[in-house]
Amino acid sequence: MPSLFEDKISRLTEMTAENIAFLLANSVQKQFAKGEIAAQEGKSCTNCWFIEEGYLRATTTKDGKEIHLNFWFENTFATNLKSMRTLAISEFSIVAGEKTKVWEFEGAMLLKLYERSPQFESFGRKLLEELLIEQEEHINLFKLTTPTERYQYIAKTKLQLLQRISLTMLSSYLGISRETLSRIRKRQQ
Amino acid sequence: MPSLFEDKISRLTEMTAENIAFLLANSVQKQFAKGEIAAQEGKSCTNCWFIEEGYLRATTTKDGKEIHLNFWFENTFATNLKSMRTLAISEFSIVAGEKTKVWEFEGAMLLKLYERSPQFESFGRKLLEELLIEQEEHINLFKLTTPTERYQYIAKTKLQLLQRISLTMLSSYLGISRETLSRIRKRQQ
DNA sequence: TTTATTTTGTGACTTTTGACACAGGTACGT
DNA sequence: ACGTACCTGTGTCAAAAGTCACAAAATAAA
Repeated sequence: MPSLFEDKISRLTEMTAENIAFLLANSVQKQFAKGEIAAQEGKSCTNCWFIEEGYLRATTTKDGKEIHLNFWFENTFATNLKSMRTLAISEFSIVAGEKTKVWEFEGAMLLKLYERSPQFESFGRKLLEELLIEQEEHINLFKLTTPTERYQYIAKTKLQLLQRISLTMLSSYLGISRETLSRIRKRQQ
Repeated sequence: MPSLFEDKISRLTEMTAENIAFLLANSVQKQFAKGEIAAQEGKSCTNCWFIEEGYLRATTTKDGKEIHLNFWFENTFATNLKSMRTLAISEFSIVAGEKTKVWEFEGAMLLKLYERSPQFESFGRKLLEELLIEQEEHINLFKLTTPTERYQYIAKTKLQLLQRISLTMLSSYLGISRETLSRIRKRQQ
């Protein structure tokens, strides 16, 4: 039975079986317990993870409060692109939100793959395109919508966030206080 | 004298003179007058622009107010990635903010280039990496900072925005009302 | 330069959100 | 099942931001 990982790669771009096998051979399967830290704020983060099961969250602290910058669920790639590409220290930690099964690989390994075959370059490019399009949609939320509309958008298009993320974590991701999100949610019913 | 365009490409990735010439040959130099519309909201936008001089702004309307989603200055690439890659109709217009000189090329042409040489794939990938890292920084502003801190961050790291963008346009880009930004700016002096 | 247009500053007021505190609920490990 | 820790709902109040209106200033156009 092929993993989600293989499936994702094949869907994203054409890649020879040999290249896929090579990528798998250079990745390791890992499992994080709920709350386990995959990458620590303040250290450089050179790994990428493909998530087979569970989810990872990107989190940091501002004025004593925990803020969430991102969530990655099944069938997506989690990474700190800035840290990986510039070796800058990471401004957030990456933590498992549930028991989480991943394929882990090194950013440096990815760079080698890029040199090995144009198919990998193409894979990387398409992946980045997907991520950027999604990020742009997310960022427009903050410019175009009120907190209430932001909640409604999430409820309509990102149900997973409502179903699997605590209200407290979600509120910081939407740039709202926990109490305000709680009241918004109540009004919607 | 080489254009900024050639220079940008060379800095981003290794590319043969032949490939650069090919890219240039498939681009056209254009000039937009201030206020001229490069791409219209509601239509699909399949072009990319490299900006030699001036700037482009991404703008739309919400509740009768003009909101700015992005600004692109000299030496950067402007595009509506979502529209270009999925042929979706654009949710914003792209307008020249000053007299603006660009190199214009088709997204479809870019896809052909990707097939022509892995150097172009690599170029596209690196460009996307840059854009995504910058977007992530921008988006974190909305989760981690107050309007005042947002203004301070822009003042410190994106001086161009203060110097070349009107307060009205900037305020919508930062998700603040014009009046509030005016008051924040006054307090800083 | 003069006029017209656009942009910005500011006061008064309203609305929204945040902060704090605490009670009730839920989930988790032992 | 039990206790513990964490999460959520809610009341009260304070702070921040939004809205409206209009004057002043800056830009652009004639």
